[in-house]
Amino acid sequence: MGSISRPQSLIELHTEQGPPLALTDRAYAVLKHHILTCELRPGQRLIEKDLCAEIGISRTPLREALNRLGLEGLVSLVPYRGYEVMPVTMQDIRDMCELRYIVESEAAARAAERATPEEVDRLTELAELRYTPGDRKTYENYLRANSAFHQLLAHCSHNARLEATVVSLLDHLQRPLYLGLDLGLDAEAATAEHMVVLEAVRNKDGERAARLMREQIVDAEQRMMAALASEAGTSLMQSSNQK
Amino acid sequence: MGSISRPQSLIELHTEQGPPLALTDRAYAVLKHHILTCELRPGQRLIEKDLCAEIGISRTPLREALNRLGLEGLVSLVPYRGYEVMPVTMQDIRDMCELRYIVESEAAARAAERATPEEVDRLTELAELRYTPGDRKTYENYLRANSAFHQLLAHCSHNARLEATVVSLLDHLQRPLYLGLDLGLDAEAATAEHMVVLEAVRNKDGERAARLMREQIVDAEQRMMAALASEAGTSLMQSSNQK
DNA sequence: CCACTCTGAATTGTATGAAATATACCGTAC
DNA sequence: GTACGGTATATTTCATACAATTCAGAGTGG
Repeated sequence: MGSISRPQSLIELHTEQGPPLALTDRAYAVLKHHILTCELRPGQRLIEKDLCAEIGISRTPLREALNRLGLEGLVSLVPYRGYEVMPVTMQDIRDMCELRYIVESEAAARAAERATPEEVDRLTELAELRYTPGDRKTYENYLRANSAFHQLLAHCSHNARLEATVVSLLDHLQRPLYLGLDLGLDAEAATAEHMVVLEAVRNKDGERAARLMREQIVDAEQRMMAALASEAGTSLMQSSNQK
Repeated sequence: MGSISRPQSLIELHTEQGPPLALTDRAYAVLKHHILTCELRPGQRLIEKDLCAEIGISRTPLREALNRLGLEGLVSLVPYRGYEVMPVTMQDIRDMCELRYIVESEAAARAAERATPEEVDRLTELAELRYTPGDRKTYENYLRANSAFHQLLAHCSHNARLEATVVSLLDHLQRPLYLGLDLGLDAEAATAEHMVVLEAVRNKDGERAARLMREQIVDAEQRMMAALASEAGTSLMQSSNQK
């Protein structure tokens, strides 16, 4: 089965081994990963020639990848002027959090009603998070594991569109988290939050799963906004244009 | 302000006059319009060379447009095998309706809380629909006008992400409607539905706007599913591969 | 009669060069 | 000193040539 062109989540991008057969796909995967992890910083100008050299491909497949990313809202693309990594604005983060509040809680409710026993088992495996404060490596593992849990939960809604919406949101929301932004992360608390939602799913209590999810997302949003507010002024949100 | 690369709704595609400066944008607009209106039928194979001749451009910008459409889920793209207009499946329609139920009702609630007086005026202008049964031309006008109202309502949520999600859904849901599918359309009933939602928005009653929206969407979904069920077997959903 | 391989045509994937456009810089006039 | 205009450069955009892959069908052997 050939690899179809669809958005790939950060999780998938990281799991994936062999180079996809089409160079466009590889360029898309590499760039998306770099953008979501802020290795390519928000606001950074992107030059075709440089990226080609870096990835080791020619301009045609690179441009096709950039077009996909443009449609996805990860790079801004102005004809005849060039590309830049889409800046992260406060307003956009607020919008994403509000949308997440709406769709992820409803996804949790559907998941509670529709998840198969196998899916519940898999959720249980992913629920536990570990994190050693101060260690960058485990921090990134934490972020990935947390996303993986929420993605699988969305998948359990058995609604592909709903899942895609949630996955896209989670991906985009990774960027502020990778910006050095240390909100007081607590692996045990996060694990506990996963556990109570999971319990509601096990009991097929959609109402409760949705309510818990809403509480947790409001919580997460407030922590993020607080951290951002304290960082305001420091040019985290939008780098100037250094290479 | 240069035209940025972002998804364009069917409404915009139709309103737009002058050819966009970038050929990629033009190809994207033309193809998307043809796909959403089912002038390019679901399942139809797409050949680069033919499309180039038809649009009058070369393969490079065309391929960039096809990549965007692939990411958007409007064409399926398998490396070295080609493109085809994404088929419309029952499951996908169900998923989209469910997601619409979730996001559009919440968008209506936010719109009730946040719409400006000017926006309410504009909504009022768009609320009324006209439709002469049996006339294809007015049928398509009806579809566009109805989408325009729902899009503006989503816009009034003042949440760009939420709006984008709704717009994308409305666009994708145009396809089954253009497939000849005549659900018992009633312009007066639809106008009445718009009016009651609009009244809730005027009164800033978010709860009520959301509830009305949910009722109307469930209604619309049932009408659509019924019409589809009666058409089942006739190859509406997925054309064979005639040009 | 079936299965298999090989060959050719059709189609997509990739690279590269030429044209179009925007931006920055410098000089000049006021 | 400032504003304006022109030129040079950098960058994107587009078209085309070439390479890689798939698919269909003929031919061959079992």
